[in-house]
Amino acid sequence: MIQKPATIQDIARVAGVSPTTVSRVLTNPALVSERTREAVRHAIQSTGYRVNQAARNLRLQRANAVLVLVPNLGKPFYSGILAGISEGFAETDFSVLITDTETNPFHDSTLAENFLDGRIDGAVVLDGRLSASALDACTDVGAGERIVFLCEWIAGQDFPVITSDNAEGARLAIRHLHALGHRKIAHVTGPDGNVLTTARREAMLAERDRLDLPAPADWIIRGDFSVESGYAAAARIVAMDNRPTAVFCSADMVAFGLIAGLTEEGLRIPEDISVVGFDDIEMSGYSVPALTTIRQDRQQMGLRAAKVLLDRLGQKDRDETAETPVPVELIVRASTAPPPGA
Amino acid sequence: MIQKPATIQDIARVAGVSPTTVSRVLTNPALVSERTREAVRHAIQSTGYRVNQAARNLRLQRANAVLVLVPNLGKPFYSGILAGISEGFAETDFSVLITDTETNPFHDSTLAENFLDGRIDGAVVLDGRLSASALDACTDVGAGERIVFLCEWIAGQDFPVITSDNAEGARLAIRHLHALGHRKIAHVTGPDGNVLTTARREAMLAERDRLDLPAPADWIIRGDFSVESGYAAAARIVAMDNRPTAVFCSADMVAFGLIAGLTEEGLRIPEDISVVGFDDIEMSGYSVPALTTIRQDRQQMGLRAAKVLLDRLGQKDRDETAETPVPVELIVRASTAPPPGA
DNA sequence: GTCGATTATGAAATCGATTTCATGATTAGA
DNA sequence: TCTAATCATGAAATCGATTTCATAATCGAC
Repeated sequence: MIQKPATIQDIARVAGVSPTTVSRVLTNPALVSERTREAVRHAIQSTGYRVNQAARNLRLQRANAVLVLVPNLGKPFYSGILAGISEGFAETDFSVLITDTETNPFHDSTLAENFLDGRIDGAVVLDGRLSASALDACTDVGAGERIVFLCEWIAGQDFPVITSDNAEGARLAIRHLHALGHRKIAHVTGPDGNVLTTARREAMLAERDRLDLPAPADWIIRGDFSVESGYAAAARIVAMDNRPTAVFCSADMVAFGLIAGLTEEGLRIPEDISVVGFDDIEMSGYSVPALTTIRQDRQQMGLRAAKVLLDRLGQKDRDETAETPVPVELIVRASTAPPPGA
Repeated sequence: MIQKPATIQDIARVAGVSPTTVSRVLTNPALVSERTREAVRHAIQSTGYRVNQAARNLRLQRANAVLVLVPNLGKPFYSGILAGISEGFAETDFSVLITDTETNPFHDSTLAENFLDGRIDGAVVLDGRLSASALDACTDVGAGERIVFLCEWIAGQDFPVITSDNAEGARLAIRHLHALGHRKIAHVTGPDGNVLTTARREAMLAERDRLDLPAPADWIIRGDFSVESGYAAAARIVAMDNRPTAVFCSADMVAFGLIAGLTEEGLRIPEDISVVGFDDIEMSGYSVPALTTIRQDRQQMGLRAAKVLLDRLGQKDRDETAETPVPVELIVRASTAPPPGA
C-alpha cells in the first residue's frame, strides 16, 4: 500500500508546529529554538519527508537544474567531459540535464525555451554550431549570464569559455616532430568552420613557418575529427608524390583511422611515417603502435565548466575566474620516431 | 531591460479571457470555441509565453523528467547508449537527467530520494551494483514500476531489463574461432559479480564444452572490461606453458589492451594468436589489426529502454514489450585467422 | 518594576499552473 | 414555444513550499 509522500503540513502537524517553522528548520535553522528544531527534525526523520522540488522551485522562481548541450553524445570524446561536469554538480543539488543537439532537431530554439520554461537555470554548451539568434534569444530572456561554453565556442560572442590550450598543443606537436628530425609535416584538420579546427590548424601553420619548414598546400588535409576521415586521409597521403614524413592529426580518432589506412597500404608507423594525435583518449596508450598525442584533461575541463557556471548562478564563491585555457601536455609514445634515413 | 516571463494570467488579460480558458487552449483545445482559441493563440505568440514547468508539475504531481544512472560516465562504452536514450526522449517533453554513480557517493539512497523529491518520474539504470535496499526503497515509494534496467541488471530482481543477447554473442565468438580451426580458446572475463561477466563466461564455457575443447583453469583470466586488464592478461598468456591460440575478450577495450600487450611481447595478431572482442565500438574497425568482435547495437538498446520506460509512464501505446534480448552480430575482421600450423 | 530590544512562532499571501463546479448562452427536440 | 441537452466560459480551490508581517514571550538595563 503506497501512501502519498508527506508534505510540510504533515510534518507541521506531527511536530505540533506551523509549516512556517518547518520551513525555517529546513532552510534557516538558526531562527528556530533548539527544542522545536529537534522536534521538527524528529518528525522529518520518522516520516522520511523530503522537500517537494516543484513546489520549492515554483516559489523560488528557479529550476535547480542545468542543461548540457552535447553535439553528439555518441562520440566517446565527450564521455570524460560529461563525467567532469557531473562531478562538478554532484555535491550541489542541481540536476544535470543532457541533450544531444544532433538528435534533437529543435535544439536551436530549445535552449531559450528551456530557460523560459523554468526548466533550467543555466547551460553548458559543447556545441560551437549554435546559432547567434538562439543565443540572442537567451540573452533576451535574461539568461545570457548563465551560459558557459566548453571546448568549442562561437567566434565573436562573448560568453565565458573553458577550453584547452589548443594552439599550444599544436605547437608542442610540431616541435616534437621537428626535434625528431622531421621537416615534412602534414596535418589532418577538423571540420570546416569549427573553432577548434581553426585554432589547431593556424597554430600548426604558424609553428611550421617559424621553423622554416616546407608547406605545400596538399599537406593540409581536410578531416572532421572522425576515424573515417583519418582513414580517408591515408589514401590521399599514399598517393602524394612528395610525401610527408609525419602527420599531426586534429584528434586521436583521426590518427587511428590514419594509422589503419597507412598500415593497410604497407607503410609502417613510425618507421615510415610518424603520427601525432590530439586528445589522449583512453585507448591511445594501448593502440598499436601506442599513440604520441596531446593530452587534454577532459574531466578537468568539465569540472571547471561546472564550477564557472555554479559561480555565475551565485552558488559558489567567486574563485573560479577560469578564462585561462586548460594546459595541454605532450605524451610521447611509440607512433613517432625520427624520419626514414635520419 | 529584462522583463519577467509572461504568465498564464498575462495571456488571459491580453486575450480578454480567464486563465482557465488559456489553460484549456493549452491542454484541451477542443473545449474552447474557435474564436477565443485563436485569440489566445495569438496572445501566446505575441508574448512568447511558455508554460512554467514548476507550476505545472506541482499541480500535476509529476516531474516530467527521468533519471539515467550510469556507472561511469567516463567510459566511452556508454556514450552510444546515452545517445539512444536521449533520442528516445527527444520527441517527448521529458527532461533527461544523468548521474554518475561512481562520482556520486550517495547514489544508492539518491534514487529513491529523487522520486520522493518529485524530481523524476522514472529511471533507467545502467548500474548492476545498485543495492537491493535502494531498490526496495523505490518500491516503497511506489516507484518500482517506473524503473528500467539497461545492459546490466540485478540477479533475483524482477525489473524489466533491456540487454543484448550476451550468451549468443559468446557462442558466436567461440563458434567462429572453432570454425577457423582453433581448439585452444581462452577468455578474459569482466569484473567479478557482474551479470554480464557471468552471462558471457558461462555461455563461452558451455559452448567450449559442447565442442569438446580443452578447458584448463588458467585459460579463464579475470579482467574488468578495461583496457588495462586486457594488457595485464597479455603477460599472463605469454607466461603460459600451454598457450591458447585464440582469446575471446569480454569487451573490445580488453581486446585492445590484450593486443597491445601481446604485440609488445613479439606475438603477431592474428598469425600467432587470434583475438575476438565484444561490443564493436567505433574504433574497432580501425584498430591494427581491425578487430573481430560481437556487435551490440548500443544506440538501439538505449532507444528501447527509453520506449519501455515511456510505456510504463503511460506515455506510449503498449507496443514495446521489450523482454527479448537485442540481437548481436558477429563482425569478422582481421584479428582472427586460422591457428599457427593449420 | 517598567520599557525597548530581541527571540520564537504563526497566519496568510504568494509562486503559476490545472481542475472542479457553477452559470449563462445556445442549440436541438417535441 | 418550451424544455432539456450541449457548449463556452469563469470563479475559486488546489498543488507544496517560502516569506512577509504581526504578535507573543523573554530578556536585559535602568
